[in-house]
Amino acid sequence: MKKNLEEPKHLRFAVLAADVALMTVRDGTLLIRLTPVNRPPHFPNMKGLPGGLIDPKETAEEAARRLLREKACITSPDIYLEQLFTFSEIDRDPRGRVVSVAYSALVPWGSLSSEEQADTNDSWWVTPSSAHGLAYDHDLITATALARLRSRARYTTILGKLMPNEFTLTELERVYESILRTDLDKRNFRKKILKLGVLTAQKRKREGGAFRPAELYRFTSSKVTEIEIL
Amino acid sequence: MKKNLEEPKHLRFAVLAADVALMTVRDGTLLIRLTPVNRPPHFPNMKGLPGGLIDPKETAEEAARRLLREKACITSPDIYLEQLFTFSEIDRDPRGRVVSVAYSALVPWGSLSSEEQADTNDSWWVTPSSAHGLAYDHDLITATALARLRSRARYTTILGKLMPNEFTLTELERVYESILRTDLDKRNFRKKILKLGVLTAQKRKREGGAFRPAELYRFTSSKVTEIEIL
DNA sequence: TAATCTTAGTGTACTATATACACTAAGTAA
DNA sequence: TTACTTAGTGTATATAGTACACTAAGATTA
Repeated sequence: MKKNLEEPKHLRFAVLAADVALMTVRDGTLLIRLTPVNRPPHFPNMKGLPGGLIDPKETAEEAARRLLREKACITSPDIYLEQLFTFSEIDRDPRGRVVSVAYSALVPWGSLSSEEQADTNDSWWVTPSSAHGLAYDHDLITATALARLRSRARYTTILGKLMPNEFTLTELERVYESILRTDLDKRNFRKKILKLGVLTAQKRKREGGAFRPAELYRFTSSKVTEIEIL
Repeated sequence: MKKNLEEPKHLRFAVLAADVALMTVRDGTLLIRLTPVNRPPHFPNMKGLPGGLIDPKETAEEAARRLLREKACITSPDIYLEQLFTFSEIDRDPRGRVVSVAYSALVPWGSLSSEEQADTNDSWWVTPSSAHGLAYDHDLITATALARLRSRARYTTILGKLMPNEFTLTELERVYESILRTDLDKRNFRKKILKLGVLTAQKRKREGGAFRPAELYRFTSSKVTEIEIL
């Protein structure tokens, strides 16, 4: 029943890659970061997720963080990363056997520098509906990341990772509405989210608005917890 | 900002492995399948999850299925597999860089052959509390698989994958109770699970019992769906 | 400074779901 | 036929979800 494991090792290796679906929300709109992919003959002048090969001396997550820096021009060090899925289809890269460990990454728009917010030739933000026709299997990775985000939004506090340190309840509600693609009742949303006990009210109020200032809140814990939200 | 990708490919590879946490429930007790690991000097005469290297011509999932056959003596072809996590710690295998794609696998005890149910020197069943001190990072993989199973039991129909084709409501309740480690109210459990509409009553009843026969049910769909259960 | 503009913030009545709880029904075995 | 064991059911109460509309607060401008 047991098979001899001492087959030639050179037959048993793979090139390992990491790909990252970096997402943020700007003005209630979900955005994904894309970069150019130019790999003729299969992927000439195309777009894709920031990704690349994993180095022998780094973990997959370390590679994902490095690739966010190198490919997505994201220099902020504390991006929230979650391992998504490992894609190992034999032909997913036509140039050879490349297995990709995919990550989703979430960052509050407001905590990005102006360089990180900017669209350049090296990387830019698009809405998910514009993120089709990507190189490799990046359409699939994108769809997986979106589905996972929407699923986890229902029973975890993951959307806190899309919020700045301090935010108003209306801002939080807008993010939930944009991810879940639904309209929420303002009063019921507030009752529910406050009853969960995951938010702490701040002393300060949102300044600079043209109208009545709103109370500011923050997530009490930086951990994503499994409380049912919606 | 972009880095040259044309670094020597020979610097960028890893050996890819797959490991499987195969779980079942026998008499209301969760069991995990272990196999011997004998890899001196680091892992002499130890135990571990069924696992091994991925071949160049197979996906990670195909490797997981093959390894269930070769290492865990599981010949049933339709074992439910779910990709769990990819472990890429640099030193997780002291012999070299081995990245492991871990899977959890669920199988109903009753659908196993007597050979698959049996404990042999090649593979055997243990309770999770006995599955400590495993080789490599298999303690971590085991803990991850258990946590994921318990989490998913709360908001999906995944425990259907631990049930035989036909089962009684009491049998289903026992499985929920053993996974969630809690006592459930018989009437409330029945109301809830029946209202979900995921079960279909069968004409037949459980035969051979010494007492009143129970109605048999089956899961209407073979898909694991995201309905909140408990 | 009063009027206007815009977003912030709140409560209640109703419906649906969750929970706690105990007896009768059906078959087997002696 | 009696005893045994598991199957199967209902109701009252508490909790949570839902639908819905007005007042409050500050900034702007006429």
